[in-house]
Amino acid sequence: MPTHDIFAALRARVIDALGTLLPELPPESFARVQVEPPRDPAHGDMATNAALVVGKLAKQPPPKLATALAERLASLPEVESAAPAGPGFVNLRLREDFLRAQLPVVLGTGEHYGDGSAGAGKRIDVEYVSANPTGPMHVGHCRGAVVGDALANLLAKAGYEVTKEYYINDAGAQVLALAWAAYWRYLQALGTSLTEEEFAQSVPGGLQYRGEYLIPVGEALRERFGTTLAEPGGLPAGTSHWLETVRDFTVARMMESIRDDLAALGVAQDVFISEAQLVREGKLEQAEALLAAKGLIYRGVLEPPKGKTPEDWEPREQTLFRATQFGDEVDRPLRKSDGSGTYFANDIANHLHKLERGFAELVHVWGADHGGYVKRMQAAVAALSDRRVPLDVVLAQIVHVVKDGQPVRMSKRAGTYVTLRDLIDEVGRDAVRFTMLTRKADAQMEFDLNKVVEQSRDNPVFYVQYAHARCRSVLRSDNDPSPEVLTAAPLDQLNDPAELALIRRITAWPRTVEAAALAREPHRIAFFLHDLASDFHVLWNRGREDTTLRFIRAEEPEATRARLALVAATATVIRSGLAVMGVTPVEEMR
RNA sequence: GCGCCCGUAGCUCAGCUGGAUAGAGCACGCGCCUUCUAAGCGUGAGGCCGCAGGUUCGAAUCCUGCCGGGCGCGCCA
Repeated sequence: MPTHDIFAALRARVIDALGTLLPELPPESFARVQVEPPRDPAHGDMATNAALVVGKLAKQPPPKLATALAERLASLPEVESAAPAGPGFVNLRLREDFLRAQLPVVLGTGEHYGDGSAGAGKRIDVEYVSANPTGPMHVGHCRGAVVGDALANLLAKAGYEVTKEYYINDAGAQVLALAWAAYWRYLQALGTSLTEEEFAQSVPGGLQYRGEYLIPVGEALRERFGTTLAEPGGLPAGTSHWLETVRDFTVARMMESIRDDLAALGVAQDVFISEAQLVREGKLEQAEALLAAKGLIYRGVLEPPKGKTPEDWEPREQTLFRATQFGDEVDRPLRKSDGSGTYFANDIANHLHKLERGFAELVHVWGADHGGYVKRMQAAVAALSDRRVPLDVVLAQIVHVVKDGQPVRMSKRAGTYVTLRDLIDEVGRDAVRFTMLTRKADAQMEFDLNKVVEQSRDNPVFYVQYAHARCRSVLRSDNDPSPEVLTAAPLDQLNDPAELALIRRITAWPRTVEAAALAREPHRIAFFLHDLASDFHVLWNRGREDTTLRFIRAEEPEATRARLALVAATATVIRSGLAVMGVTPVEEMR
């Protein structure tokens, strides 16, 4: 597929020119050459650092080389003018014809405009959400879900072959505690005479997960199993009679509810991997054996954590992984003192499973509270893959929900617990998704329930949707001309600075997609769309003061067609961007 | 105490993996908005990019050390 990225196209031109000017240099000396928009638009449409980065190799002062390069570039068909500038930049001003000629490309490509090849078809696994199946999803999970989903879409658009994955933590002590809690609700459904406190005393580690969401699970257990899991009178039976059954039943129910919540958010992962199943299949032992064969496992005693030694700390011999050989600070334990695997060990098994499925790159979206865990996981993946497969971790920071200027508490106690479903019901799925992407993932974020539904300029959701709705409104009022008709429009009618600014913004879409994908930063899409919407609104507003700039002018059918082409291209790019974010474009504001 | 993330306009945040004179929105000042496309528009002011060194043609960006905030810190997930 040919690139639609005009920056990449011009970069190729620059490198051609360099090759002619400096035939003695090998092509790889041009690797650091960049062609990008200058900060100051007064410098033109594009600037290249070519003379600066190859000046030393070429043994030429950059300004001199820049002059020679500019001379060559000036004669390109795409280029209006080229001039050396500053310490050795070459500024390029593109021909307006060339810029306008991108509009038919957009119209012909549709929402696939911006698709790129940076991923080169590489298989990449994006794991996100991965909430414990111990309760309904709450807003804390929501950001990771949206960021991960948008990132996966973004990587697909940039040319990766993407798998969206959910890792179910269904093997640890947490799901046993969940089983106990569900069992209590089951006993209640049977009409037990025990009080909650009496029952709690028989629960190892105490009764957790007391939220009401398990009541229906207790009912369902009674419907399914009758009284067979309890002693007469609704009294608890020995764990061998029910624990595994209740655990599996409850986890399945929780996962159903999580999938429903995710669906309401527009998230549907391709694969769900069960930790318990990996353990049953012996993945943990396989991973351990693999690492042992590489000489990366030993029995040893760790130093106590410096400064803040836990009360009960005592030296113990453990099975350790040589994480320090791969950039971690300390070696990490694989097995607890009772010989069972640590969470880390199970996660190594999970990653072995990923590697076995042949992914070239791995990405995780985690909550920021897992930040301390990144290095050891990267070390493990490096060890398992002999450093061939990179693992990128995107950390999603806390979201503070605010309503009417007051923080909405995230306490797990009933009543103040904001579920994902509550949030979606309150402001809508699209607003949730868009807003979650209006900050860099690793920055803390305030989610203002009032602002997100506000119809004003300072609500980016509204601002972008409004631009699309305006585009659609204009196109509808001219009977939705087809791309073919618009492509044939006399585009040289587009020469107002605001029109050209909008065209320039549109042409930056492919490089925005690529840069955002490589940086694993889906929020950049939201910012791009905001800028694009802004350029469009500016043009629209100009038509208020100067009626000759309106899109539809009965007395100027040719100009009208050209402007409709621009409007249609704008709408196309907005849709292309919203698709990455998983947000539905609207036809009109209601 | 150690590690990770963060520190940019009064506020909320961008800054395109090292580029030229650091940007946007809100708030603030000024001017516009009977009518056409106003769930507003235009314009102005606002900065020691936490501090101090270093790397180089060039640093908000990379390195080191401090200061400040968040998160984490053997047998939790």
